[in-house]
Amino acid sequence: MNYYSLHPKFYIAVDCIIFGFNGTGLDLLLLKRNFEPAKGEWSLMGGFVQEDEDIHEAAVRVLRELTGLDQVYLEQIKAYGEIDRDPGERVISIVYFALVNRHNYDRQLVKEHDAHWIPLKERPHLIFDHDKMVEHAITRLQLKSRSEPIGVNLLPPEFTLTQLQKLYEAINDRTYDKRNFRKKILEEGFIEKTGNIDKVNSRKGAALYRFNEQAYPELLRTK
Amino acid sequence: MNYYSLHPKFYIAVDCIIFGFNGTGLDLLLLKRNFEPAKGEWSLMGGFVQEDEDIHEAAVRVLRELTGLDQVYLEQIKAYGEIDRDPGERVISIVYFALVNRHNYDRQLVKEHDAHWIPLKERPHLIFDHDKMVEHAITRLQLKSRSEPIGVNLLPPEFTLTQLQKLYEAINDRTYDKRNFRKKILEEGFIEKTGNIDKVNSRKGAALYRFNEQAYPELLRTK
DNA sequence: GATAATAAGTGCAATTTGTACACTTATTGA
DNA sequence: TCAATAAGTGTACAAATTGCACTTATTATC
Repeated sequence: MNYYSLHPKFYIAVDCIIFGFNGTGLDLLLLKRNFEPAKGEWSLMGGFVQEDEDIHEAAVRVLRELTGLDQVYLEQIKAYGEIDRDPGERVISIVYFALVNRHNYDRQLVKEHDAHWIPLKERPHLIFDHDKMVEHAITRLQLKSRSEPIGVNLLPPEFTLTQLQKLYEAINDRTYDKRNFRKKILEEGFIEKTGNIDKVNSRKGAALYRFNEQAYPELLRTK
Repeated sequence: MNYYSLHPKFYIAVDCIIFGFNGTGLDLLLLKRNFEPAKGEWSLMGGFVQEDEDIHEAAVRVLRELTGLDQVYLEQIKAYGEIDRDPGERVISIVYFALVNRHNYDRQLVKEHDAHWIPLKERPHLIFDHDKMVEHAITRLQLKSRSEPIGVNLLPPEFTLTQLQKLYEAINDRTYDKRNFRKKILEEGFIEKTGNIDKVNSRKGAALYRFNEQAYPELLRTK
């Protein structure tokens, strides 16, 4: 019997809000719960923290279990700890958001989990307090997009300025003027031309850019 | 045996970063731990979440136990969950910051806990990962001060513009031009003159202001 | 009661940043 | 060769931010 053992213990979940970009809008990777409570309803991907895991590691594992991806941008939002938030048991959930490239995840794993990419704007009602979590995540993502380069985790390695603009428009749910957007982004200096030309989306062809990792090595790190 | 019981449970602490304003700089309310591990070292005020408590309620309780205050601004920062962050046991800590008026807390309670107001800039090294928590809280407070009125919880009910400016300077660790500061704050419209004059700090006397609660009722709520 | 000391209070000009806006260009498919 | 498409580019105006210095009201002191 020590100081700690006077106190109760709790199940700790991590729930992941997984954002992807489909070229026009943001998607969420959501799944249909295949267990009680709330079986059959839509929810975020989650899992329980284990004894030998850092909570961030748990979030990485949960994300890997669903997508097969290892090097994903993951950032903690906050902990949700209302007593009855999970009707099955008292569970405190620590929520992360992930930025995932829609092109190279493991489709088989996603299928096995009965998970689906769903446009953010058409998302169904989610179980428990997951709707609140998603709203919080959107706000955080918007804030983030105003203060630091975003997109390296959501776009392919090479992308056009039009794609980048569409991403910012999707995140902030507004349009930007093309000339002003380009001026601002290029002045900031975190992307550079690759020299390659994208001919898929236009007849004229568009210059392809990449994120400048020397200037912003921290962009890629999961933290 | 159900779905949940396959998983481990954890002690959950809440740790509170308690900011006060001494007229010139920010202070932290810190205490000397009177139990092992790390007995005698400086730490944040903390406590364990109980079965019948929301985590936010737990933070409110912990703060009340130390300061006697009930209506305090409290905002969650994030959860810290490294495996060995507490050398005694695996404890996941959910961190809150509080904004407290230095004038009306319960001095007796604070004394009993061997807690002390210490200028932020002269703070000692804290136990475990508490230094990291404090740094994170300062960043959050700075961000907050740029996007919304701050100070209602840190200043007396009536205050001068000079006091408010000193508070912003303390939070953001820089100086502001007096004329520009006043223009900006008054344009924002969240404070109003009370009609009273403060004669304590100057011979000429300075107009006293209050936060306009009709316009910003949410300022006072703990959330 | 004149004077010195103190903090309060006030305005304008220059710079920087953000916003609004429309045409030309290169290429391909018809 | 012509029509259609998306890429790419500059300038003027408005708004926000920054830098800067003197006057005023009052009290304590001589």
